[in-house]
Amino acid sequence: MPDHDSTALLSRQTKRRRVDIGVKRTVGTASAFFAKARATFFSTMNPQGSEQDVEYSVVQHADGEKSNVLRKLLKRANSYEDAMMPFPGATIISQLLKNNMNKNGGTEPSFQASGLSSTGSEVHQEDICSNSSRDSPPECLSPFGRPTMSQFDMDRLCDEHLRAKRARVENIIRGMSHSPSVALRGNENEREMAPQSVSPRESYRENKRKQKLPQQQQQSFQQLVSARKEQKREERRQLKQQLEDMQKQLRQLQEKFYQIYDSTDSENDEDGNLSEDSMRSEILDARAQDSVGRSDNEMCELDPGQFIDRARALIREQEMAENKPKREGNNKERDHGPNSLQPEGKHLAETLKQELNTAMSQVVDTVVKVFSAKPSRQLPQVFPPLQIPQARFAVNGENHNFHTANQRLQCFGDVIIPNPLDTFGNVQMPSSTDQTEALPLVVRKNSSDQSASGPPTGGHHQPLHQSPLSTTGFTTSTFRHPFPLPLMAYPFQSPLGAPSGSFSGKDRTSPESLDLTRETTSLRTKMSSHHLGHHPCSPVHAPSTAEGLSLSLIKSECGDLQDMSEISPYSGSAMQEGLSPNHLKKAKLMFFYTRYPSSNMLKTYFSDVKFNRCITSQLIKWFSNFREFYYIQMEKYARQAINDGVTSTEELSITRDCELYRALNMHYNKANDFEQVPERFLEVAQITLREFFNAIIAGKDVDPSWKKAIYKVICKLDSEVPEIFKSPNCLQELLHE
DNA sequence: GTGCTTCCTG
DNA sequence: CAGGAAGCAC
Repeated sequence: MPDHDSTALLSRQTKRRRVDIGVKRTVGTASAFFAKARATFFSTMNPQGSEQDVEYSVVQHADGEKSNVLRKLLKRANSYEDAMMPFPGATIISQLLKNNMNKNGGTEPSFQASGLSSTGSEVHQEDICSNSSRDSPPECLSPFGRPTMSQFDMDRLCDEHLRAKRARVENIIRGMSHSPSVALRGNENEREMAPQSVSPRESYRENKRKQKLPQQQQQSFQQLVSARKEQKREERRQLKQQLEDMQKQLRQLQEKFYQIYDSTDSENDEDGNLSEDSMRSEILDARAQDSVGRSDNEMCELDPGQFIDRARALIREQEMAENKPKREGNNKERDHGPNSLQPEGKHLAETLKQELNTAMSQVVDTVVKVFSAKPSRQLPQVFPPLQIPQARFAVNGENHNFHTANQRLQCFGDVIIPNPLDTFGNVQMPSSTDQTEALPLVVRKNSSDQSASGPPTGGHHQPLHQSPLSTTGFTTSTFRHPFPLPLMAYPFQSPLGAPSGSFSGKDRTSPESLDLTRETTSLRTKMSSHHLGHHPCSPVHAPSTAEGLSLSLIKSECGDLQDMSEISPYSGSAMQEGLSPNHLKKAKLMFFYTRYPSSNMLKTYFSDVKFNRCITSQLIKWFSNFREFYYIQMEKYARQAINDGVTSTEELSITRDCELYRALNMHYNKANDFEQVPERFLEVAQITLREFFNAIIAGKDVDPSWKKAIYKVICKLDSEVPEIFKSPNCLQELLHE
């Protein structure tokens, strides 16, 4: 036995000493990482804007000349949108809120009151009708008022009111015609129209007359009318909001698109001395003029389909341009000046792609939902200006490019797309809502929230039909597990006895074996890879074989009350309740990039998993195990090198064909089907190896906590995990490329 | 207490 | 790979 191998034994014999001191991943490590990434992204998107500015709205940094440029660029959009532009300080959300409040606090209450009283409110109603021309100008001036729409609204509402009023008057006259004084009253009625002043007697009569009216009839009639109007108004308001939001999203996309377009342009032809802003302004100006100069059919904005196509083409170009330098330079060069744009650019491109997909799919989904829910609504009559965008979206709703877009929603990571639709409870986003909610950590940066708030989904929409075997994560299976799936987070590990009855797998040939873990896990791996390959989107079939086994092996301590409370009978979201072998595979691949992922990071990257305490610790445990293996290998090879007579760290290098690397790759990338093991990993491994080597050479290994210093070094060497790992389907994309 | 980490064991 | 123990930080 070589001398250095004895230390392990020694350390086992001696009292265990803690070496995790100082290695602890403070929250800052991870959060700083994310903050950096965010900052990187945002600074790319908006060089002079603050992070917050961009975070909430891409549109709203339209201050100064930029806003003018943007306005020009987007003035093809509907006019009322422009009215919202001059408020750079306000976010979209707040604008919408204000808008809503304005409407609610402004005209609405008076309308609502109309059905309640027959006297005062009637006067009020009349005021509104007759004064509509007086009222509308301030509303036109109001930045939130959307003058065009308000004018339309008011006109139409006045129409309705006038009709109602006429009917009411007719009703009154009809009612009075039965009274003996009908002629006199009629004359008085005519005289009232005259501009002469109304005498107290007449006003008294009018009052009296009103009181004489059959109140019930009038009230019910009024209530009916006003209720229907209320309803219509509400629907109109909702639709208006939806349309606004969609247009806003589109505008955001356009803006980002032009930024990218712009940056690629300037990368190509500017020499760097020009002011970027002036360049941008000119380009945007020219572009705006260009688009304005086009035919009206080229219209208000790019057709969404074209828009996406052009964006994709640009992104492809950009990626191709980036790929060459990216070969030799790794992300390590992020810190160095000239190359610093490349990883950011890639990041940007990735994010933009995802954003485009998601935002467009949201828009399409919303419109489709609106139209399918209210197929008979005659929207065009109500909102002529908005008819065109809607029709275009509806057409593009057939675009198959968007089918997978929702699946990518979770890839957003640290990019927060304000979803104005979520601001209004009455508008529910289809399917994507759940996924958005499933990403609370993106929004809530307070790490303490994660445990307290636990289920960010608020305990609803927990899918019971998702199996850990399902790697697509977004199947639409109608199958429901008979047992709560959180308990399957620890499948096969608890020898609670033989599977009960029908759940005993047929191919379980050795039930006496208590160590089911490896066997079944590998079995599940095979199964899921089979699913992966052939039925990527098919629902998980019957809980047979290994999966069925897992149902019977319940880890009771995971089913504590808190976790159980998260279980909801509702299905429909795409969150998995357990970690699948593919998650393990993904985690191993992620280890090539990060050795010390924070739990928040894990939640971000395993966004298709519904996290609870068990899941989190399991994932953390995985990485702990990975590290353990990693460090063991390092120590082993360091000692081996020392025994082999290596005296200088210079002789220690790690290449892709060295033994150590092969061992590591075999562990984390068993099938070797991930061909993009980053160069950075080799560097980190080499650093680690040399650290171990030096420490052993220096005799530090006599100290039981000698590894602590090494851990401290290595934990700082994590690199950014590619965005693609955030995708629940990243394995397909990574391994089949 | 809880979360995270390492160490040890199976 | 997971369970458990132990230590540390918050």
